[in-house]
Amino acid sequence: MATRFQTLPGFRDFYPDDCAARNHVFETWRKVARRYGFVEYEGPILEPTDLYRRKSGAEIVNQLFCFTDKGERDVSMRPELTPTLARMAAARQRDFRKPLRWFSIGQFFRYEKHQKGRGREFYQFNCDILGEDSVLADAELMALAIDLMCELGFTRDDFRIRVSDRNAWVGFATGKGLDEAGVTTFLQVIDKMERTPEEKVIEQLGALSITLAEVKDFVASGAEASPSIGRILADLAARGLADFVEVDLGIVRGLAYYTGPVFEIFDIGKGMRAVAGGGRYDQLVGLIGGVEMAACGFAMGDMVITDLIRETEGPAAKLNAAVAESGRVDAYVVIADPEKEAEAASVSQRLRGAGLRVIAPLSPAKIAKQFQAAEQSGATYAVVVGSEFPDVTLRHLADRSERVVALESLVAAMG
RNA sequence: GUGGCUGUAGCUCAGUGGCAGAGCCCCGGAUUGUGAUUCCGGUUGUCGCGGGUUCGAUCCCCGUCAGCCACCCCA
Repeated sequence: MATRFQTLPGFRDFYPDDCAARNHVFETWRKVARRYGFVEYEGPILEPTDLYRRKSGAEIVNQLFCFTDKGERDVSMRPELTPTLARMAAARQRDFRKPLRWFSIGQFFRYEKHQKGRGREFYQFNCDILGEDSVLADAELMALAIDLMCELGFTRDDFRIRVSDRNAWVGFATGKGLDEAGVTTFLQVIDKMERTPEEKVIEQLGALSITLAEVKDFVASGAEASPSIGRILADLAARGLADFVEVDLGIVRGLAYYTGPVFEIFDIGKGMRAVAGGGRYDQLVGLIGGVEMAACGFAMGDMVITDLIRETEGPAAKLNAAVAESGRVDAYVVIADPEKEAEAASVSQRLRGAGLRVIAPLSPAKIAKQFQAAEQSGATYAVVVGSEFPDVTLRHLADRSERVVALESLVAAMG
């Protein structure tokens, strides 16, 4: 017996319906990004492992699909796009007017255990503004992210974008006398605070000479804690998007490289992982590419958002409609007389030349079978090619009405 | 890396210490220029894999692999 092959753990097959669903998400990402004047770019799927070490530290290697290539190079399947973007932007920064508005849709790989909303291979939408200091760039990205969700069919009842500001916390921590290392430790405590037992949090904060009450008071101060958040809220309100936003200083995002406002999108009521996340990272382009460049961006993966779409009525209906449309055909050519095979072929090509989607049988079959196949293909029309040629019979499959039309007027008759 | 649950037909799943099951799907057929429904017929399984207990294991035990879920982590 032949060995049965399976996908590797955490990897996925996309059968046509899954692929159509994926493309629906991709097309929405692309459409909304274009609406904001963003242009699409792409980088290599394989990069030197050092690129990721530089950004994230040596431990990152545990989470990478990495190997030594035949030229003895230490390489990795990309786990994210930001380092590549930083490299690209720095390398040719003089070629582009600032700010850059770039987006990308690509496949990424992380050597992790597969679970809901997370695999070893996934697609991610990345959207970044580079070379712009203004906090309005952060707000622009948040607006774009909200629009993405709305375009997918979500409403204000389905999700929130939670906004925070790392600088507010840095200010808080330095105000308490912490040094740089202390601030980093402190931010990690805040990041995990929600899912850490309270005694443990008190203990961890105590080690930094900070009380839980002080932290809670600060979180409660909300937008007042950060002028940037205030401007972002005002801007989003002006865009009519205020209902989608809430300030949540508990959002810190674990990564050390964020330098300003940060945000995440969460569903309401389903308790899934964050759907999207991002923030400002003004030091990273310099770190990677040696060119100082302000930057902010966010990413959205395909797995959580697709789960959420399928579990939410409106977006699910939209997705299903897109899937149905992707598989729809306009006509099925029925070859009623085997002698008319050549004529049927010319009819098919004529229709395709007019931009219609057409299927014709590839091997002889009884008429009944052909109509059954036509029905199952979801075709709107059956075009019967037989003894009446060069006229053909045009049958509307749904209402079963039919009429004989001349070849020349066939396309018009199908309009 | 840690823990819990699961593993039987292509899919969804029943089932029993003693011959392996249903529904769906798929394929073929029901007087050869028209489809739903219906009717008839058909294909498929080393019961995830390896070992142990037993006269006998798909069932009980151990291991292993895979999947799902949670933790860790989450760029």
